[in-house]
Amino acid sequence: MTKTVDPDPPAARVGRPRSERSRSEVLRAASDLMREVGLRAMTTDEIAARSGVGKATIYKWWPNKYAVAVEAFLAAMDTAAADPDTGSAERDFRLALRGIMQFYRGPNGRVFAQLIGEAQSHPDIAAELRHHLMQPRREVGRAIWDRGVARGELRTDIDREIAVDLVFGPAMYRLLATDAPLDAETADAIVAAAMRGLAAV
Amino acid sequence: MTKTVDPDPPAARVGRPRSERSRSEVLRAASDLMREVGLRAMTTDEIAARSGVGKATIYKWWPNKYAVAVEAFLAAMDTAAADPDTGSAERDFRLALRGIMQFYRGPNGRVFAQLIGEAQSHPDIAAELRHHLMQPRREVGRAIWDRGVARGELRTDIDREIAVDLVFGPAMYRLLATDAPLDAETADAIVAAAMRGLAAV
Amino acid sequence: MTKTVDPDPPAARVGRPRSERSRSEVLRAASDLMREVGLRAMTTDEIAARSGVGKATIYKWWPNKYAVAVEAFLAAMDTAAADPDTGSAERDFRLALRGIMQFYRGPNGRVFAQLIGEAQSHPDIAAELRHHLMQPRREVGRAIWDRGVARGELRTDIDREIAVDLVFGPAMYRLLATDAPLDAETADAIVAAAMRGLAAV
Amino acid sequence: MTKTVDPDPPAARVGRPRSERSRSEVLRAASDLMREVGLRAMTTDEIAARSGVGKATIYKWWPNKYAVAVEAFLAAMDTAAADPDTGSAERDFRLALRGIMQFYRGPNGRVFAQLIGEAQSHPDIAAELRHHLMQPRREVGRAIWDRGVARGELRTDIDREIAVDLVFGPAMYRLLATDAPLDAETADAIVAAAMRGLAAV
DNA sequence: GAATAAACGAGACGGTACGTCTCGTCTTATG
DNA sequence: CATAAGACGAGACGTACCGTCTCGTTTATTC
Repeated sequence: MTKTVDPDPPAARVGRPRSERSRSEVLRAASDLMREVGLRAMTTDEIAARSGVGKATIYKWWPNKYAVAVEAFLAAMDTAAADPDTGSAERDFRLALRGIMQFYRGPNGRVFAQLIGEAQSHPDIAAELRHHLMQPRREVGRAIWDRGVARGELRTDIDREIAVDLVFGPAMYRLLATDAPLDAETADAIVAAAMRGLAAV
Repeated sequence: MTKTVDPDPPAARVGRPRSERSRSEVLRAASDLMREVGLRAMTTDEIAARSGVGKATIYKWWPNKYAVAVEAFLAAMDTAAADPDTGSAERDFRLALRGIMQFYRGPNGRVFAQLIGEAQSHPDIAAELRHHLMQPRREVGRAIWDRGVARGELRTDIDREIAVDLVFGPAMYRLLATDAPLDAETADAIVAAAMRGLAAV
Repeated sequence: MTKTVDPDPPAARVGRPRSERSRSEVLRAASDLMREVGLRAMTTDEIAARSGVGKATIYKWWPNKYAVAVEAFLAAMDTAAADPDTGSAERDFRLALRGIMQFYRGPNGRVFAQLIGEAQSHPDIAAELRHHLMQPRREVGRAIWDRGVARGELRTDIDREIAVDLVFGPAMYRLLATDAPLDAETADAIVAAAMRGLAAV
Repeated sequence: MTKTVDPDPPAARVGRPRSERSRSEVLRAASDLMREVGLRAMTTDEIAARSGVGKATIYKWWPNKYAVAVEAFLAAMDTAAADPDTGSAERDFRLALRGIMQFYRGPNGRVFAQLIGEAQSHPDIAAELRHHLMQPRREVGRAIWDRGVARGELRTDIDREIAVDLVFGPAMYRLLATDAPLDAETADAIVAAAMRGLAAV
């Protein structure tokens, strides 16, 4: 099977084509609104009003405002998580976690937290976030882990997923459930503790 | 001054006193509804209908349905987090994390996740949860840590809060942002990894 | 006949007697409120608050706020309609209608109109008003009529009730359904027209 | 310029046009409800439920249920008051008043009374009723009067408005403030008395 | 260049939950 | 025992947002 039809590109569909301008205006308006009033307070009517796009058009291309929000959020941020690859797993983890903390701390951090929050009641949002946000991040973590194991820097008797959870979990815990700081020093301290362990000797 | 402050007890307030029955019925109805239809789909009208309490009475004592939900949730669960205190910090952490994972896995787990989710848009809910749920849990973690340090089982160069984050953070990360399992084996593996660290030797 | 049984006075009923102060305070508060905010906007709670009387006490002695309003209204106004009896039916009617118009025009006029309005949906209010307000007024009209007939000033082939309607009806018509003036000149014009008739010669 | 101003007709307004079906269903439902349960007991929710129209739509086009009621009432009745014009003012008045009495007596009579009643607390309802109900009726009365004067049947020293009040006032007085009958004989008696006057000779 | 087709903006629509308000009843402690 | 204070159940109110629909218009491909 050599990759079949591919429905869109040469399709040259009849009728008026989808307006790219509308799409981008909707996403921009949603992105702004999320930051200004928050995810919950943002209304579809306001997105429509700000973007100059009809409400029906929004509902034609997105199932609800949360889908718009997720797409707007992903488009607005640099979705590709950078993989440091400095030659040291500890240094890589440090840089990766610092990046995450910085992101959480920034203007998109609260929006992200609200999206994760909304996802607890909307399985489709949850799936979308997991696929486009969490997975890429974890993938970087896994790559760091694998390289460290290959270099003999890391234990081999620990499940890779557990290891990634240990490094990335505390940051989200702090973001969503505490008001503890999310700064670079904290990132470094978490990575240091995770690497060397809590037990004495 | 013999008479201690204590403004209320002998107050013998004038007028009809608040109905304890109404309060408990509201909380019970809310608790049931959260489990049955979820936090978002639960409506104030339905709480009123099920509890036989007037809607105005609900709004008199709680500002909105989320405040009811938080109180109902706290009342419904054994809010006092048990402190194992087995004489070993690792064993204590293991038991504590197993307890948390079991709670997350159970019927209240999803409700809790939805509450944390809602808290991202409602600062007052967030404060309530932090004060009545997160803090007691962390307090147990801190006690375990302090005892372990006193016994010489744990490192002394690690910030206590970081240590608690390392043990409890991954569980919440899994609950809210992944669909990874939340079983006892995972709890044990997380504690083991946290104690011994990720770095080789 | 020296004033008969009258069940209460010597009864020396057991328990705390009804507070006359409460009764009058309720009526005073209701009377004020009706004039200030209107009959519909007046609430039982506000009557209670202003009068310093418990709401339950109000409902103990009156079935609802409209009953309070009727009683307050009757108490506040000089309920006894004066019978002029000048020796001339036309002059009597003129004076009576002038009095009615003046009353309609005054601060109690709008309250009265609102009571009549409310009575359209509350048969008990209607009955109360008819008995204590309309009937005494009509009685004066009937007396004027009878004296005029006896004096030979008035036709004998007209039903007395019709005659009274003809003199008093236009005023209420103006009060309730038009914004035509309610002054003494109008009163005189109505009586003059009613007396002499509309037909030429 | 041949094409006269006429701003609306070819307007071809943008957006979905107002649903005529919704409007008429609301009015029909309100009309039914007023007759069935009365004006006060009729609720906006019930109008919405019966008409299959959203509550928000009702509030979009009418400020409250009374505005709906007035419009429904006017639409349901033959708003154009017929002008008899028989060639005799007395006969014209008789027919007109008979018609009014019949209307008051009928199923719409009580609704009308309740509307007038409500108007005592709602100036906008009052204005609406005056403009669309009272004025047309009075206009007929004025026309009858003018024709009678032209034909020399009626006095010329009586104010036209006073004359109309004299004929139409008693009927409303009876409807709203007494329980006296509203039949054709009464109508005839009133007109007869008004025409010939109350005074002897 | 006319016909066809789809997407578009505007905005009205049915539905539903919200939080507020008033009614008339009740449950206390007080006089 | 009547009272004042005030909490209560019931239920209507008017608002807000959701997601759908119905217009007339615009922008493309197809004949």
